[in-house]
Amino acid sequence: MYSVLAVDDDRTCLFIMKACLKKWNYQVTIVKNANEALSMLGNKSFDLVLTDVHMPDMNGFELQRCIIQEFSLPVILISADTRAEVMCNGLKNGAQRFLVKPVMADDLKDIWQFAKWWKRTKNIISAPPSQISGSSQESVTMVDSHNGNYNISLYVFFSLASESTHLDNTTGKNLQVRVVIYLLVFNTGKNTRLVWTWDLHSRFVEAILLIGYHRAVPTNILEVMNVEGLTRRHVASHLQNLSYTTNQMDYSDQNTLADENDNNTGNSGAHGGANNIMFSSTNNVTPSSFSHFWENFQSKQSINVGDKNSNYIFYGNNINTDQLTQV
DNA sequence: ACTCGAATAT
DNA sequence: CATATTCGAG
Repeated sequence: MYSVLAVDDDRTCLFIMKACLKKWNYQVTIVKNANEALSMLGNKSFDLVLTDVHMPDMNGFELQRCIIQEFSLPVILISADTRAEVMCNGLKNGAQRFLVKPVMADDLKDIWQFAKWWKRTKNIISAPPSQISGSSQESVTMVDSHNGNYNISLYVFFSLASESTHLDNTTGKNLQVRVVIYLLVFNTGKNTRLVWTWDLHSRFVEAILLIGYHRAVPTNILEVMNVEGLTRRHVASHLQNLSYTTNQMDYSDQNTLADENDNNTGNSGAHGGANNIMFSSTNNVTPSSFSHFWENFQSKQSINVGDKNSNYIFYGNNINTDQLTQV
């Protein structure tokens, strides 16, 4: 059982958070300000800390720095403040995640993974994250393995990072490497299907942020992503998956709104609804990508995707319409 | 080249 | 059944 410390000066938020965490069997301790948090950390051991960003006695960022440096624990920040600087600042300082209030129970279900990951890697020296346009891809290997009926082709790029060790053939030394799975293709016999791995999706999001929305068309994104084997068509489909123009805020299932003429094929919105990758359960949303999209949503800006100007609205599994209209 | 949405695979 | 990816078309 993972032990979590939750910090928030807002009593209501704190109790909601506690209830949500208990739902997923976390052992929860709650405190209402940063000083209490620090003394609590001093006499009890925790796996993870959830903290609000804005508090009276000390702000969440300072607390975060303290926790990471002195107690070496992973921190998840929580705030209603969705300004990009705020979110990015938290991340830059080492927060594992930035959750936007109101926090839903589902948001907290898998946070144990951060605690687990933290324990595994905190003793390993980590290299700076690879740059999207950088030359961190030092070698490419291809692995074929059989998994049931599937023929899985893995194109694996090694980059200096912190996940596991890899024997370097040329020097005979063990290097610290992270295996980044960019291209994972399932060969089912009838056709091949690309899997949007977390790494590939991250690279996709980073590419869009780097290019800027006005130029974020499939061809450009593909070029910046620079992943061998990825096609323009893959990117186009994923981009389409990312945003869906609709006035129907509650369009959350590609099947439910199938109209009568749809002959029950049940997919009037294959690229919309729950398939929306910004909030999909299979593709993690990076806080920076979230903040950009959120900002655009808030200001009702027009995002130029492709050759059309449309108001893109984001919704999906982990967000409800109350959350969208509240701000 | 782009996007939509039907078709198809998981 | 719900969701994810491909693909034919405009």
